[in-house]
Amino acid sequence: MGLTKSAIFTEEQNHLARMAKVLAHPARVAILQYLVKVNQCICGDLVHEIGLAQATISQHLRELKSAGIIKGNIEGTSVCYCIDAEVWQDVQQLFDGFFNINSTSQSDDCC
Amino acid sequence: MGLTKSAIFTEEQNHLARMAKVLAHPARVAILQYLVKVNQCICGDLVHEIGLAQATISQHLRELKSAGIIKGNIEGTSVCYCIDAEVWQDVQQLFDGFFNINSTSQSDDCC
DNA sequence: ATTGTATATTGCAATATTACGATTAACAAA
DNA sequence: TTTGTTAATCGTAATATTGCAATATACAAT
Repeated sequence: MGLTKSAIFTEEQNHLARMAKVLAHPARVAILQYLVKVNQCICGDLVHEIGLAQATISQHLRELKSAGIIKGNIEGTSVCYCIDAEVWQDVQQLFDGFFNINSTSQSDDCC
Repeated sequence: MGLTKSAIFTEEQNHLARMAKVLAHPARVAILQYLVKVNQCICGDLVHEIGLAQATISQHLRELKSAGIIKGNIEGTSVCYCIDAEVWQDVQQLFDGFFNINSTSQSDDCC
């Protein structure tokens, strides 16, 4: 096999897993942190900043874009990337909701 | 290639990515949600609840355990699993910190 | 000792991810 | 038009993940 059985899970579970997967690589975390810091940048900046090949950075940018968490505007010969603030907040709330489904008794002990 | 270059990233970036990877599968999300709800359970419960093979659930449990987010106590012939509340809170704060590194001007527009 | 229950591990096939060189495409400037 | 810059895409190799049947391990009960 080797193919996730999405059908047996809820929409919420699949969505959270999808967004977590976007954050599941340090390069994508680094890209997002840099974008938050500088507000906007082009692919070449990230190649410099992070130290991976241009093709690799471009691939990570595509994944971030396909998840909707960043946007890219064509600006002459370069592409200007920035965070999609609305999606960012949605994802933030998604994780926040997940971590705050505290059970009545938050016991630490098994059995 | 095909191997993440962890050395060029910060500890924080690697750690966040590692924790995100744990949440990057709906089965593991489902296991954690179930554990939070019922406080503790055994592997067989999850096989029933989720609908994946026993070997597959066991594998996901091992990943969750190796990340430290759950604990397993041997209880006779079965193993009782529960959330590690301390690690859970650490991970919660890790994500919270990541999503709250708001830049001064949270502009939505590129260039 | 044998049987049953519960879980971990092994081995394997299918698929996905990561990384990068090489190439392509789009545009700007000379 | 030619040259340079920027970024996307293609192709490929190395590695990782997912899922499960089969097997192994551990213990409880008969």
